[in-house]
Amino acid sequence: MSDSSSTSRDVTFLRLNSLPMLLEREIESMILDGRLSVGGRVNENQLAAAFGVSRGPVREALRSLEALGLVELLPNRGVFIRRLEIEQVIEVYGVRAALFGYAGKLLAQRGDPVVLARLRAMLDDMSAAAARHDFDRYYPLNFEFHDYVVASTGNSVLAAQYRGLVKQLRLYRAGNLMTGNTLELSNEEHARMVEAIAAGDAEAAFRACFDHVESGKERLLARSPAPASSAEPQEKSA
Amino acid sequence: MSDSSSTSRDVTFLRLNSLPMLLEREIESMILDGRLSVGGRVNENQLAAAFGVSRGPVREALRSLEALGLVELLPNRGVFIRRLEIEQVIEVYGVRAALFGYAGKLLAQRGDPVVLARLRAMLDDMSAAAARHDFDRYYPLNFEFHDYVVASTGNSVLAAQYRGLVKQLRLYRAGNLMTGNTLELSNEEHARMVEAIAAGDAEAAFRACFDHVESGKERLLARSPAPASSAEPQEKSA
DNA sequence: CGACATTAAATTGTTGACACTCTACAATCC
DNA sequence: GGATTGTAGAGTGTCAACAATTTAATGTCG
Repeated sequence: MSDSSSTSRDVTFLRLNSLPMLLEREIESMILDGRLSVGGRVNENQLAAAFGVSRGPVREALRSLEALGLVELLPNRGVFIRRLEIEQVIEVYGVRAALFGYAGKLLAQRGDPVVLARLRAMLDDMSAAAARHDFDRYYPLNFEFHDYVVASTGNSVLAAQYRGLVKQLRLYRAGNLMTGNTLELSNEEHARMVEAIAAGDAEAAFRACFDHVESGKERLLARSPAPASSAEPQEKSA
Repeated sequence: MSDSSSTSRDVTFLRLNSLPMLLEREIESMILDGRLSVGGRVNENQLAAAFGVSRGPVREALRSLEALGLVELLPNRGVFIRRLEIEQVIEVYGVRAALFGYAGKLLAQRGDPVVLARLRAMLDDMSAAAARHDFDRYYPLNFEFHDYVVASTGNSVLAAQYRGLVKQLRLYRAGNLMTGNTLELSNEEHARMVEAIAAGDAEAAFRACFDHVESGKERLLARSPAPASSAEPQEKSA
């Protein structure tokens, strides 16, 4: 069998992409992009028709997304895009802080100069964007910075858990945006993190990383309404 | 409306138990009990026949279990009970330590006397079992103790993540057992944890809880073979 | 005898159809 | 008129059959 043919490419493609997996990723991005509105209901028939497949694979994809905490399955009622209430956001932020702090600790203990150089480069980019109050540039850099911290620890479980939590946080009404000088404040915390990691001070790195996420939570809470007590997912249409 | 009828119970039962959810829980316990051997392959037809249902609901249940990290789905090849290699066990232990440390920190900060009393009671029970070297009694108490720590923080996300990791750890050949005086050593660490929580010392509580899990990892590594480099799931039959 | 191609069996992937449940609207009764 | 009951529609739950792929077995050639 000649493996250099286009068939080989298709095979490797299919090895990582079964139909339900593809649908899972596509629906996930539809949720994260806001194309499926939070709290709204998902229609299996519609979704299947839109992708040109039957309902079976769609249902499997939705089961995966349920386990990831992105949708909610109510028997005989349907699938709802999960809505995070402020109380749950607080819980997620706490766990995220614990994981991020652990990541900082690991990096400080390892002291990999390559990782450190990369972190400093990213920090410089963010500083430049922060100085210009260029939020549109800062935001993706900030995201990339955090993701690199957890990814470069080499602990794939840690990275996976962290990423899952970040995804869930987007289910809280889209207003996770920074305003005013929070941009600079945030970046000063980044600097402290990198500093502690560079110094190989595991304790300080943990605290800097942990506190950074906690500060983010505080900034979010500061401009959020008081915690309500409603918890039921609501039936509003997409 | 009178909700006290027996119908009401059935309704609430069905609200939380669709067929795929029931299957998911059943298959999960089959895995954790060892009735489905780690590394083995799962046959959809067999499983569906055993439960007297069709393959659809079974496949949905397996998708959920994949997201929980209990099985592995290889397109066109089948479903395999996930096998954890020692490297992954180490990673999971690390994350578990971070979460457990965070739980201890939260409990110390809260300082709930009811929780504290419960912890002390459990600690006493474990001490008694440890003194008698009664492992069969100690093991479930130990499990319950840890679970209560994360559950009583009130952070449901934290508890869910922690429990997921504990489940995954059972996918490493069943030898998570304690031997010799590790029982007493372990319980001394429990005492330190409770002490720090009682003192309201968040820092010390974090360290005690974190170190306790790390110690568990060390105890496990001490009697494990050297890390191999094979990672592929193997095809062994159930 | 071993390696390779071929064929058959077993298993997964996907579909369309049917049964059941829930929701919304209309008709009926008090 | 308001509440209740009945009924049609929409949508989910489950299944059995068919298609596609992989795996095992068989036969063939060097």
